[in-house]
Amino acid sequence: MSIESLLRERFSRAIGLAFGSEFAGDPMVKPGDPKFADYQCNAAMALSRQLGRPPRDVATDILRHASLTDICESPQIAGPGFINMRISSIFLTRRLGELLADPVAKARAGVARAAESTTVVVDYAGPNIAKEMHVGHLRSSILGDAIARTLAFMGHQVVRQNHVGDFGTQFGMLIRYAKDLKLDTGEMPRITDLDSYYKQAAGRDKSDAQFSIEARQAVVALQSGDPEALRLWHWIRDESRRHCREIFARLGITLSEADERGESFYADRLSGVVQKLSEALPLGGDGPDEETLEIADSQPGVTKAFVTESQGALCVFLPGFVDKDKKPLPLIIRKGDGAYLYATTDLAALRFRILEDKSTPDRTAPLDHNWHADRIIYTTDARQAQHFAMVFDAIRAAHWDINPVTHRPVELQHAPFGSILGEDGKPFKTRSGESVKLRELLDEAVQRADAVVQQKNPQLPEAARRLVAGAVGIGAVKYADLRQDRISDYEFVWDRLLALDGNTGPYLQYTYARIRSIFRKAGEVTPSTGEITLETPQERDLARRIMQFGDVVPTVVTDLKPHYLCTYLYELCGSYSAFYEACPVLKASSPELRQSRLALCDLTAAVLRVGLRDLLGIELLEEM
RNA sequence: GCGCUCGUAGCUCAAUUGGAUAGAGCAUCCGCCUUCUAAGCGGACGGUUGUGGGUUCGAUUCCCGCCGAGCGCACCA
Repeated sequence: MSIESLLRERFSRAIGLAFGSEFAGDPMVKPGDPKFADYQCNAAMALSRQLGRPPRDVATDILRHASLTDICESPQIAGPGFINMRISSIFLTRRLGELLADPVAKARAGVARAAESTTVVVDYAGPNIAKEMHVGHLRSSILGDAIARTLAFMGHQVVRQNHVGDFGTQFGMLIRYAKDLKLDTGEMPRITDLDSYYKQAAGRDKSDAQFSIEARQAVVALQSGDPEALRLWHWIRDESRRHCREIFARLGITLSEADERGESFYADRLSGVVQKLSEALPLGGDGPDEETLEIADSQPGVTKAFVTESQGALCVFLPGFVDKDKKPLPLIIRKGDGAYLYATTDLAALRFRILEDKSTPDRTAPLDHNWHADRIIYTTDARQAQHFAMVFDAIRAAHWDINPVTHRPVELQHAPFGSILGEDGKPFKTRSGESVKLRELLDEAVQRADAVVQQKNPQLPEAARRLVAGAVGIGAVKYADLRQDRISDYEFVWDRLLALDGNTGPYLQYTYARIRSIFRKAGEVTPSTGEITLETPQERDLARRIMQFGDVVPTVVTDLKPHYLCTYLYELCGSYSAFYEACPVLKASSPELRQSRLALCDLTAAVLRVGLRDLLGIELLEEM
């Protein structure tokens, strides 16, 4: 158990003894400002209102009933009622010793498994087929993967899902355009060719009304199993998958083809889903009926979910959603021409993930086990927030969000993120206004990193340099994305993200490389025994920081915010660097001290292995 | 127009969810390499948290009004 949760437990007990168990639930304990405390308990202020007593009195009473002597010496009451604690060195060194001596705990760097293991679906990446992956896919892939990795590490059963766009409207344009091109589908296409076909098709679709109509007809043909359309679809899809595999591998994204269930996977479920939804929700009559949809200004929108046909399309109307004229906004589940669209597919995917089991016919990829998800997370662009809000509400209205095993509502979460902008603050594009291809972006990252490595460490042999450049370049791109709160846009500026100082990927990798260098010189000893002593403020600060790791990791998955972890790792590396400057390790004044400091290095490395490599998916380097 | 998200140091960002004197990096200035990787460390400078109210022991955080930015709002995803 972490120090923080241990303290929380102690305070809960103390509050129960002092004021009764009804006040004892989850008292606030958090790491304090180092100026005042290692940890502080702020429960007294909250309780003072409930008890009608001055907060400092409450704090005094809490302390009178608390048993903390083994953890900290003389806790202090400060300000309005903060209880400040300095963890005793004896306790801190004992905890570090325990971590060091237990190989399992050390490999996890002190991170406990979640009390309850749940099944979590993480839906991320989701590129469109027939297009090269571009910056638009970067954040979803990187953030989603970090979230999936962290959930898995916490002991949850994670189902990664790559919901590729392979059966929608845009595909009709390609099928229609292919007719004009007379493509040879005998040999494998190249992704770059497909990408340009796509652009040309999209251009035609805009300018040529007849083409546009035929493209939409092609979607219907594809979705109803037309063999010619399917043949072309396979031809394009195979190459697109190869391309995605390549990009994911370079980025260290843990998605495999087994995780791929795109729009096409749900194709034969769509009519059934629409049917079932119409049964699950009340029907809104047999016509669009402008009058029933006309809403008084005082209470815009509908009061209750229902399904109805409106202007030829089959729609779900939901409370709380209105358009720009304050009229009810529909969630369209079948278009006027009979084709289905992304809302339908998302509904089908949710049903699949929550309700279906392996007895359900599944011609594409038979399931090896039932999912029955407890939680489903979508990592997509913030612009889709309203779409997911509607889809989730529709699922809830139909009562499809109840897990069939636990009978509890499934936690449906959209983890939205902002856009990647150029230095001018406008969406990141090439000079000619096209979206930046991921392949080229990663090439440039590695190339720029290579130049920096060459300058910083000229004596590094070429093979090693290339390895370092790859890890630094890719790591810098990933870290730049992860370090910032996902909700905000961020500017993609090469010099900023490949900067070697500050909160950047290279800085963290550098810290790890310095630790590894010490161990190489020490002869790769593993300091599993011996006393740890915390002589200097730097050693103490580092020790304290290491012990906080286990409390940080869970917050990443409750809020779906990997930047919490980045901030922590950056601060850990700061503490380590200060320690490194102030405390000679190999030339320590005594063998015991040397051993103790080696142990601190070892534990720091353990945290970086878990945090940087396992959870954020950024490569570590032995030297750089 | 309605809705969502946001506004913090010259610049790029944090702030453990209502906690103490709002923290980092860059930039500027001053120090530290014949000692484990200086891609580093220590220090200085820099703030009316867009703005005006409200809630309370306490507000960057919650509520309301303005100002400004981005995004979304019927058959694209």
